[in-house]
Amino acid sequence: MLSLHQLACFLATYEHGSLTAAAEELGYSQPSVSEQIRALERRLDVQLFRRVGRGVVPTTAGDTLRPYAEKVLSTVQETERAVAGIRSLETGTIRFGMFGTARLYASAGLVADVLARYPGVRVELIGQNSNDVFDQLRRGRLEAAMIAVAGVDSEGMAVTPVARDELVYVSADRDRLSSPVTAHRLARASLVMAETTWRATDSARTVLRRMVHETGHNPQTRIEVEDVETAVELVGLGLADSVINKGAAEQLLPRLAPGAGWVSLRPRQYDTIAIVHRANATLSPAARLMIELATKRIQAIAEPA
Amino acid sequence: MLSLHQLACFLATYEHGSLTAAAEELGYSQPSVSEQIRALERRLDVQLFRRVGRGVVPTTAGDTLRPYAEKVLSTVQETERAVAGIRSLETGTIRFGMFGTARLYASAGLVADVLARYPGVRVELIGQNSNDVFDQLRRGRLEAAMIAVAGVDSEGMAVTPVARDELVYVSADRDRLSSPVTAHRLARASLVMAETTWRATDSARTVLRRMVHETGHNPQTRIEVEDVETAVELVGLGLADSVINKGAAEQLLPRLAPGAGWVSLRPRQYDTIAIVHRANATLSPAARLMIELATKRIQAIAEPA
DNA sequence: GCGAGACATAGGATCGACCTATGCTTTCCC
DNA sequence: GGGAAAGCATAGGTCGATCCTATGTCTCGC
Repeated sequence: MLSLHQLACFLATYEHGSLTAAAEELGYSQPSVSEQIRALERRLDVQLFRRVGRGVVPTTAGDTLRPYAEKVLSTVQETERAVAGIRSLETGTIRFGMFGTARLYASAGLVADVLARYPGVRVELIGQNSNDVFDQLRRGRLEAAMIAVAGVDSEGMAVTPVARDELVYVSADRDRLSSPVTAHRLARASLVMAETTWRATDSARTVLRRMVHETGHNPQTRIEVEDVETAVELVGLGLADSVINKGAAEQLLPRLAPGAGWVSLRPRQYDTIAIVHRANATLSPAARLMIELATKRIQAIAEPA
Repeated sequence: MLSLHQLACFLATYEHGSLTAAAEELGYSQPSVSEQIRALERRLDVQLFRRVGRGVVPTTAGDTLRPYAEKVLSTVQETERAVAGIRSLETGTIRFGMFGTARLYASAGLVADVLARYPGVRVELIGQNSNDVFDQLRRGRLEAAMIAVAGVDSEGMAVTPVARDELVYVSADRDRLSSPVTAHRLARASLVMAETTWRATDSARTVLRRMVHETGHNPQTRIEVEDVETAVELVGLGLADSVINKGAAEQLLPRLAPGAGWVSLRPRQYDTIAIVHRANATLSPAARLMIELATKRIQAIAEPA
């Protein structure tokens, strides 16, 4: 393989017209540079310099090589600069997983925070659905994420709780909101549940199942939808009630279900919002930055864990 | 110094998402590739891959590096192709020295010959003045040249005669052309001499001096000009006579001095046209090509040496 | 012709690249 | 869950490339 060192020696020699001067510039001995040039000539199977009494003179091949060698070396420098930039977060892409209420609460503001600090970066918030986030975390494609979880043991994942988010009962029927909803009432309710809080995080699901089990019933939902927005709309239409995160209720009810309201459960139930990443992984500066900013954002809205 | 090998290992690993697969593709062992990647990471002070259970996954830094690494390697390939091209004379520049009558006789046709055989090359025929050609030869900037010379010993230069070119007396006065010009008549003539044949090659000068010396006179010229064309024009105007190469006379007289003619000297005198290059130098294919073609051209016009 | 300058060569020391063998972690499958 | 398989990391050793100093050889200038 052709080496960059050889090209550097070649260029120095070309510019000085002398092996000795090139060696001095590069901080090597004259025979070393001589050897590199010869190796390059052997590698390219062409003579680059004519050895003329005092000094060396480039051949036509040398003249031809020069601009290419310069381009290669400048591209290498460009490469190093680009990577140095990413190291200091001046450029490149930061990817962060964010799913569930966390996304609902903090996504836009979080991106704004990052861009305010590092105007050059590109930000990707991954979170189309929870399977996606977990899968990418597991495969290592995603370094860290902030999601709502049930417990703290997630098969090889390190889970760091940062906030808790109350689960509330939402309904278009004001009568049902007059007092906190107990497990008994929950078991008899006609519910629409969104994947967001139901399947995905396992958090709300576990919480609800526990509550309902205590009444001797099995948890059942009347309707299941993908996103919490749809669920809220259905609640607004009076087709069912639902259990969603309090933050989501505050955000979405006025907009999507103006007639509906919410009330706490009894006893109060909480989702856990946590930072998740592979256990025994050292996080990159970008990931640490995102964790710091996302935590701040979330705790400004939800109660700390 | 960052190495191309490291970049190649990086790219193979990136594409396969696996060190083992990359090693297989590159024909190395897995630990070797692993070491190269680690060296690259250390060199750039950034982590390029996350080691995740089965295989490796590029980090943001890895994603950033990839297009740059590709560019570097493709530039290197481009470099190698360019140099390979010059080696087989498909491209690049061929420089060849050519001065005096050789230039006058053969330049355009010689360029045509080269281009017919290698349409991609660029041709430079160096020969503004003789000092230039000799200087560039001596300094090694020019590999070889075809010029008119006096002898065969030119301080470190290898001289290979290829043809001889008669020197003739040119005049606008038909009376002076009725018989060959002897040394006596030459000594008494009013001459215009061009640098081309006078100072430069030392050939015509030596020849003439020898002839004139035999008469007891010193060689003297009435007019000295830079180029042979001007000398011929002056002859055409009847201001002086001249001694130039026969080939030049045949080419230039009809065009520049329609009324003038030429006659041989007595005894006939000859310039030597020769290939000149540094002694003990191995010539490049390009130079050998030029020598071959130029020799053919010259010998088609002048008598072989 | 002789000394200075510059490239080539020779020989030895050092460093890096590569390999094989093996250990450790993760994943997959029963 | 446990064992096999896959994949990366580590260890130790060999070999070649790189680099140095010392010296030879050629060219140039006085």
